[in-house]
Amino acid sequence: MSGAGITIGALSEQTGVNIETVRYYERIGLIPPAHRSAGGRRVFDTDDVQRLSFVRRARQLGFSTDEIRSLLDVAKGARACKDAHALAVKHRDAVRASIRDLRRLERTLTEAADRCSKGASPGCAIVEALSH
Amino acid sequence: MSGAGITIGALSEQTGVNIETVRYYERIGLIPPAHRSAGGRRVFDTDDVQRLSFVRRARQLGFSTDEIRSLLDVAKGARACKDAHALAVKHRDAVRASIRDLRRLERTLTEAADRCSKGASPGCAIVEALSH
DNA sequence: GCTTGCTCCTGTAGCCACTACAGGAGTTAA
DNA sequence: TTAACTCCTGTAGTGGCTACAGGAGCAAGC
Repeated sequence: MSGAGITIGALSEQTGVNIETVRYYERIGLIPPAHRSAGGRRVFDTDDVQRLSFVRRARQLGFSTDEIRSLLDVAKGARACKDAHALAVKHRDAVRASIRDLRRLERTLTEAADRCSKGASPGCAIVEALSH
Repeated sequence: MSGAGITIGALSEQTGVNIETVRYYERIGLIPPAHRSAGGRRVFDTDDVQRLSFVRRARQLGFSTDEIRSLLDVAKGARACKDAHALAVKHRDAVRASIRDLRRLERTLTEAADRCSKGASPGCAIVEALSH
């Protein structure tokens, strides 16, 4: 038997989530406490694989663990889809803001680096830029 | 007297760096240990204002504290401008990579949110996207 | 049955760059 | 003198992991 007895190592391989991270997610309640074998080891099933994959993809999209908790609630029907939509839009707006900030940063860094590489100014152009 | 005796509070206001952060920077050696008054309080001067402003601008550009240490070395001539240039370019490339990642993220989030708001699918489009 | 080597367990501490206290002491204006 | 304010040190918390230490379960080979 035990057709669906998945060890934490196998779960980690299947989902791409680090073993320590799996235990961490359990500790903070992002995934439910795993069932245990007679020897006290965690035993997972395919549902656990699904859920952990969900969590991983959400993390890759940059959602915080708290946000993922809400998304999981939506997934299991305990919360309205509207909430997931609001989260996604809010997060997307934050991402857009980050992109704007980083673009400005990139310009500033490029300008400083270009002036420096041209060796025009007497001091260091990057240090100059930071000293104002 | 004490024409240049700046308290930590005044320094914080002039540079926009939090008081606790100033003490933190001193603790990790990003700024040198401040001089002390008879009563044991930190006393800063205009050089300290300059240096802390430098640190702040570098942080705003996303340099790590270790990188800022190197930039400060360049600023005081203990290290070549070439090193600052290398740091700036390396950091700019990291920023560019971040922007690329965030753009992809933004597309994914927008797509999921748009499908959701249209209310076309039976379940939640965002949850669907995360469940694959 | 025993050993070897692998995986797993718990608990704790570290990472980065701060931020937020608690509990006490110096300083300044009324 | 007193009240209000600023500052001091030391410690702990944040998020999202990651990395041990020191021990125990478990499978395969001899």
